[in-house]
Order: sequence, then C-alpha cells, then structure tokens
Amino acid sequence: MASLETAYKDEPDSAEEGEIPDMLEAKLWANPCPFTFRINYLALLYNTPLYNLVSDQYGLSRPEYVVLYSLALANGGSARDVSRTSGFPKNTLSRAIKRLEKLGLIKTRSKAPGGRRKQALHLSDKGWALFNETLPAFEAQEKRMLKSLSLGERQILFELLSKVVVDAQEWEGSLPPEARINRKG
Amino acid sequence: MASLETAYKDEPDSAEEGEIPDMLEAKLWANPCPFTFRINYLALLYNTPLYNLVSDQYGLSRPEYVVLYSLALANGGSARDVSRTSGFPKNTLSRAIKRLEKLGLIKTRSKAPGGRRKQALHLSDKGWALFNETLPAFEAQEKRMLKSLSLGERQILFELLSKVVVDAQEWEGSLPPEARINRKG
DNA sequence: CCAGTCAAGTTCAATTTGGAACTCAAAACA
DNA sequence: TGTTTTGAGTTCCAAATTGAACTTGACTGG
Repeated sequence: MASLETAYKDEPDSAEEGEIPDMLEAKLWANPCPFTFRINYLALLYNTPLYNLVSDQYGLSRPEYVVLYSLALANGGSARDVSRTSGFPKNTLSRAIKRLEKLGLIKTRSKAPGGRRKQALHLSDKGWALFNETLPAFEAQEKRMLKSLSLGERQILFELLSKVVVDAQEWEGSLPPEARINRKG
Repeated sequence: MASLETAYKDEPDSAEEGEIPDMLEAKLWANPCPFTFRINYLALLYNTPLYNLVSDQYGLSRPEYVVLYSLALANGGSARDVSRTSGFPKNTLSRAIKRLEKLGLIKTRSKAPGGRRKQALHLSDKGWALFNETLPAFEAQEKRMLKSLSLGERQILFELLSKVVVDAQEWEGSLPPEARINRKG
C-alpha cells in the first residue's frame, strides 16, 4: 500500500471540530490508484483553462478545437482518426467538422461525386493561422506544468510515459480479466 | 520540432496509396505538447472501460461513481470537495448525490434542522460494499497500465508525477502569462 | 443583536452530448 | 458483373451536462 505515512506531512491542519483533512490529500496519498488519479488530475488542471480560453477567444468548443489540433498534427486525417485518438464519439466529431467547415477553418470536403467515405480533412489557411495563434498557450501551459522538474527528470518522465502509452495499444478498450466484478447484490 | 525522425519506427506500414501514417503516431511523436497528450490519452484508455463497467453493472453514472469513490477515500467530505478534486461542477454533483442518497449508497444527510451548509457526506454500508466490489477492477486496470514498467521505474514515475501535482497547486485554474493570445483576427 | 456579505447547495432552462438507427460508397467475394 | 459485407459519416432524439439565478445558512463587523 502506497505511502500513507508520508501523507499529512507535518502541518497541524486545524483538526479542530472534526475538520476533514482535505480530500485532495487523501486522493493523493491514500489512493489505491495513485497513478491514474494523478494523471486524471493533471489532465484536468491542464485542459480546463486552455479550453476555456479557446472558447472565450474563438468560440470553439472542445471537440471543435480537438479536430483542429489533430489535423494540424496529421493533416489529411479523417474523422475516425480523430475519434480514435481523442475519445470523442464520431457523431460529436461530425458536428464539429461541419461547423469548422462552415467557419472556413477546414477546407470544404470534396462535395464532388466520388468521395464520401474516409474523407481526408485539411486545415484551411485560416485554420492554420488559428492553430498557430493558439499553440503557444498550450505549449506554455505544458511547460509550466513541468516547471518543477529538471531537464533530466523531464526526459525520464517522457520515456516512462512513452513506454506506458506504447504498451497500452495492446489493451486498448478492454479490461483485464482480474477486473471482472463478482457482484454480490 | 520534436523527434519526428524517431516517429515511424521501421515498420513498413503499408504506405501504399498515400495512406495517412496514423494520426496516433503523429500525436505521440510529433506533438508540441507530448506530455499532456500522453496524460490525456492514458486517462482516456484507463477511464473509459472502467466507467462503462460501472454503468453496465450498477447503473451508476460517472459523476455518481466519482462521488462514491471520493467519499471512500475521504469520508465526511462535502460536495464542494468532490467538485474541487474531480472537476465536475457542483450542480452535477448535487444531482449525483441526491441519486446516491435515494439508492441508499450514502447516508441520508441530517435533514434535521441545523446543517444544510457544508454538508458532510458519508457512505452507507451498501455504499462501502459497492466500493469494495468495484475497487479491484480499478486497481487491476492501473496495474495493467503499468505492466511494462519495472518496480523501480514505477517508483520513479510516481515520484515525478507527485512532484508535478504538488507543484501544480500553485497555478491551479489559471494560465501562465505567456499564454495570452495575440489575436490577429 | 442586526444588517451585510459570503459561499454551499439547489433549481431551472438551454445547450451539448452520444447511443442507435440509417445512408451510402468502397471493398470483398462470387 | 452482380451481390453481399463492411465501415465511415450523418441524422435523430432522448438524456446528460452545465451556466445562471436563486436559496439559505454561516460568518463579519458594527
């Protein structure tokens, strides 16, 4: 069981009157799933202000910006690709794409006869401009997130996370056999 | 530009017919925000099957289970605590709590006069039972996620993530000054 | 003791979301 | 070539989500 003892450091923490010693502390230091809590929590802290910014400044929803960002990294990708790598269902992305098209942020798909299957999506110049304008905020936020780590530590963290992600391909979408629940009720 | 060259390893990858070399590869190896992509992607792979399971087996929504889990770790916590540590808005949690109460998974709040501010929430026996039944699945999933790391590597990963999270308290909710966007449009 | 402020929790309404069914083009097969 | 199968993308609609306003109890300073 992970270091419960290092939990509530030494701060007296005003235990007067049965005060709860902060749920965050419990989730950090007394959590049976310490890794995934950290990952989820960091994702939260990272994403929230950025997507708020994008929404405020450009009126784009999160799935809309995700499509944009995805195409910036993999121009010519399809809706399905975005769905697979972002977790948004395809109908949500279909709507997002339609709106981006209307806003002129992605090139209108060849409405020409022929292709309506596995449509390759491409950013327009306007789309690229928006991406280039917003990217620095995302980079700054990531940089700040890692501020407390040395360069070497970042390198290590990167390698460890890469290992986990690469391996993760194998179990994508399923649960391990041990995870079967014996319902008693 | 991050290591694009290490990207498409050596696999031939059927480049016939202008095939897109997989958006996932791009997001992993040519991403200006490689850390946060990994974190978001892992959170996705971890969460999705688990909350599907909980939904299928117990009919609990994600926010509902989050409340349950949170109270299991910090019994006596309030809705606000859960909101702060999970990112769900307080009205969503209000609904979740009401339903958990109706299902008998948390003790009914002292409807007695007196406390309706900063309500301390407590799991019922039934709530604890459900938590204990489901926890192994979450643990197994986390364990599987880390399968490819040695014990020492896990230790290091844990320490690095802890450092980042602890430091993150300081910038919670805001953006760094560099993140201000110079809109040109 | 009382007014004024604050924050936790709730309610309401409008938006967003996503499962299910559907469409239709491409691929597979005969 | 004709038929079947596959799967990407869309539409529809019910359900979930959440911002905004509101309620209410607690704290603050007079």
